[in-house]
Amino acid sequence: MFSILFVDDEQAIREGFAEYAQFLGYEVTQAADGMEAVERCRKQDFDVVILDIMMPRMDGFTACKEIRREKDIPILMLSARGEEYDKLHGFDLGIDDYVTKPFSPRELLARLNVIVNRHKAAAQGNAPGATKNEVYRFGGLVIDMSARTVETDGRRLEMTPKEYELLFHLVRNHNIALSREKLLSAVWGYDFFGEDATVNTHIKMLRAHLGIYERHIVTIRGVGYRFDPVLEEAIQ
Amino acid sequence: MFSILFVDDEQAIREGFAEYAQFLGYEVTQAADGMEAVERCRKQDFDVVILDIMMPRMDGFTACKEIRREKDIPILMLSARGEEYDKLHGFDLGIDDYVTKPFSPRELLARLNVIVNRHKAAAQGNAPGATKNEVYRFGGLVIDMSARTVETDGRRLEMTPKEYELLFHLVRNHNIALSREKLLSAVWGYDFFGEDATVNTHIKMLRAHLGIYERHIVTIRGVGYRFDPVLEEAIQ
DNA sequence: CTGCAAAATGAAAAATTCATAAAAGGTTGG
DNA sequence: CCAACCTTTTATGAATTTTTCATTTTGCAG
Repeated sequence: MFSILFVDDEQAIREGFAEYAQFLGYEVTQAADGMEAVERCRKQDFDVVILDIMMPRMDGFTACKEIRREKDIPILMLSARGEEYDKLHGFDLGIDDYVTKPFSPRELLARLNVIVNRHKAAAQGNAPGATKNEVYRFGGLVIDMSARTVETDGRRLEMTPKEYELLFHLVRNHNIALSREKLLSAVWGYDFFGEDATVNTHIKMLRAHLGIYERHIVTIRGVGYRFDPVLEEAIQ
Repeated sequence: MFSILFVDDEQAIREGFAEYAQFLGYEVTQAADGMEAVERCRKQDFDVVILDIMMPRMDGFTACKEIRREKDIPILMLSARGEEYDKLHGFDLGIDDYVTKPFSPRELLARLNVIVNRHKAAAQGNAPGATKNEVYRFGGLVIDMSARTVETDGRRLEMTPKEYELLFHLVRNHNIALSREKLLSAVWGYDFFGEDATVNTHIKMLRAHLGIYERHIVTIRGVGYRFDPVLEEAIQ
């Protein structure tokens, strides 16, 4: 059991989660915006902080930076859509985990347990640092998720946020066929009701950027796309 | 697309949501109170149930408990703003999410998508988001359902969507004879009104692709087809 | 062995899918 | 406020896939 600071501007969400977590024996403190969160953190040591991104007065990113400047507390971000998730990586705030809304209280608690324990272990000097270095190499194609860079044969590629996110998601799930629908909800967010054709267009631009490495992105007719680490030609 | 049971005593709210969701292709059934909801659930399998809390005859919590006792369906609760959230110990009843009134149909649908997909993933024993790696091997024939690839002796086969689906369904039900009718409704969908001969043609093309491994697909005269993991010749 | 029904085959017509191009809508930073 | 850029939608055509159907072949019962 540990203490949690839950920061969200929607009272209903705070109450709902607090009720559930308290019932299970966790100690939950609430705050309605980033400003209040920072103040509460100054007064008390929590084991973990849950920060919503969109909040009045002070947003989650700023609050995260502020809290981190003063204390070493694991932080979990709540984000509603892919675009915000996208920013999480861009800011390099060293957040420990994120959960997209709507979340199941059960799942959120499970993740909290993981990051709190990890943090405690790290404090004892046992475990490695918080930010995992996610680098993939496929021949001359190097994809560094944490640095948020993509290189082809040593040349840095300039890509748009959506293209990065799309590529990252394909690469994280390499060798798995992803439907356009799945890609939309994973990269664009659960509440995006756009056309499947949107994916087509972004895939097209992504391929254009990747040059000869575009062949890693395989079209699966009737379904969507898949990232193949190994090129077909190389096999035969 | 999935089927939704929307339970609320206010007809205007039901109609409003139903119209919006149906326009987008969702199948929406309505019920005016908890009692009716429970009855409808007994008659039909819905993919998700939306329950208002305050209703005549039987309130949302009781209905939730009742439905949950009989079936494993994800449930989303509706609560009016200002209504007691401590009542939302509903999480103990295992509700999957809740939304406060007034809600945006768009957001509600987005959340429904999340909990329905989460539930389906859980039913398949997968972690949410993660895709189970379903790989079958029959000698030199390797079928990877998650990558959506088929290999014969290390060589990847190019197949059409229907051929993949047909093969996957036969393999998932290996050793079981499947009638053309069953194959049609499983692979083509329950609402497909085509000829049985359609199956013949696709089986033919599938066999052509499989080469020597075509012998895994056995014709059962007067019935349909069956996938045999072990070849007859190998036994004798 | 024969006849019949079922299944396989081949091929053409119909339907769908996806890449491409281009336009329209939004955002952001100066 | 404008301009540049990013995102999304829409339109189109080529290529592929699916379906249907006529014909041939096969398997089986009598």
